[in-house]
Amino acid sequence: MAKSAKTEGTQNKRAAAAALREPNPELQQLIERLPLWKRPGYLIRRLHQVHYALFFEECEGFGITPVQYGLLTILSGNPDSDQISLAQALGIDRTNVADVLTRLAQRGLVERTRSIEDKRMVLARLSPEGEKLVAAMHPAMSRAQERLLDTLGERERAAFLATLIKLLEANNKYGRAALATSKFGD
Amino acid sequence: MAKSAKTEGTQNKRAAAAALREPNPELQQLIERLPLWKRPGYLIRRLHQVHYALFFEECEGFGITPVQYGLLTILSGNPDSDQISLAQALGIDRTNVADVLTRLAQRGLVERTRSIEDKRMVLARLSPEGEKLVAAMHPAMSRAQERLLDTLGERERAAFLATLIKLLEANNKYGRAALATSKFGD
DNA sequence: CAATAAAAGGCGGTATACTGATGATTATTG
DNA sequence: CAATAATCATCAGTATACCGCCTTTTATTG
Repeated sequence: MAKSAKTEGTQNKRAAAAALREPNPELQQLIERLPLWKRPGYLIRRLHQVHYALFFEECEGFGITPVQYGLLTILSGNPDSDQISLAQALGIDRTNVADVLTRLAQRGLVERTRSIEDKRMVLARLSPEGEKLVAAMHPAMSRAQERLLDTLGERERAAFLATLIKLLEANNKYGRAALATSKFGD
Repeated sequence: MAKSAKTEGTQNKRAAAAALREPNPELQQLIERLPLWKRPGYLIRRLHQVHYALFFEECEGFGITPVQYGLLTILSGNPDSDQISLAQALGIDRTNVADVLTRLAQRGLVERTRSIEDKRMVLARLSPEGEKLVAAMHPAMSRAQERLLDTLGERERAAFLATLIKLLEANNKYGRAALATSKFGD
């Protein structure tokens, strides 16, 4: 890579700045054995961000995040769930569930009550407005999911989803966000 | 699903609580058309979390997050980069780069200086301690990456990585975190 | 060359996501 | 049945990750 100095003007200023120092050769060699784009963790993080961007593009106006819609989805089928059950069903931390529920409750989409049988528990359920929103937003959410894998053929898409599920089942034990039971068998 | 009342004792209390209300049938039907575990965005979010957990398990003691190591990796090969270049190389937001750099600088792993040529730019490079850490941590980071796909056979692993890269290239345009140029061609 | 546009970074705000500690309630056990 | 243990929620703290607005500096243009 030849440096064409600053004769090129603006475009090369950044490149020139980045080349002020020579990289450490030993480090360079080490890093090249496993560059960013060969690290599955890095690729997955990027794809996760892409999904967020697609989700917001499709669901603009609803003001609901992917995690919030996931929680609303679970509440749709499991009214009056406690926070730990929700955490295990959604695969996020229990403290995080409380945060998300607080925001959803502030917007009137979710109602929370103390359980009478076990006063430690706080039970959450959808409000009528919450149910309406889940139904109204579903098509947009679906479109975001579809667009993410749009570029794949039928077989590659199926293989990709199968591998994702396989990896999650194999690693379900990690972190406070482990699912209670495998929901992937159905 | 028959409720076995509270004769079962502790185990069923949570289930009983969750079944206090009957789910809305129409909503139920809608949600079952695309349950959580069939949503690629959801699966990817979960796998992302699994990677974080594996990374922390392998890299315990270093006190470095996946994103921080990604940034250090880029600095290894590109000393004196500005923050926007780093953001585009790593695929994260530029304000986020500044946050991460601040923490790395506080720990003495990174040094920042104002560019002389362009006084708007802040250039970052590894300190000697930073270089040592990148080298020392590399094996642990590699193990985390390997463990994530450990359960896959050779062919499935290659196919999975290829699909990930394909999806990222197809969707690179989304969000403030878009990569400057495709680094996936090498 | 002065007025305007563009670029870089900083700041404030919001939303995940997790750890560790604490307090209230319930369950277990000696 | 009282002491202990387990469970559930909450709080404080840290680290991503992004948006929009602002100031400073550089580039463009009439």
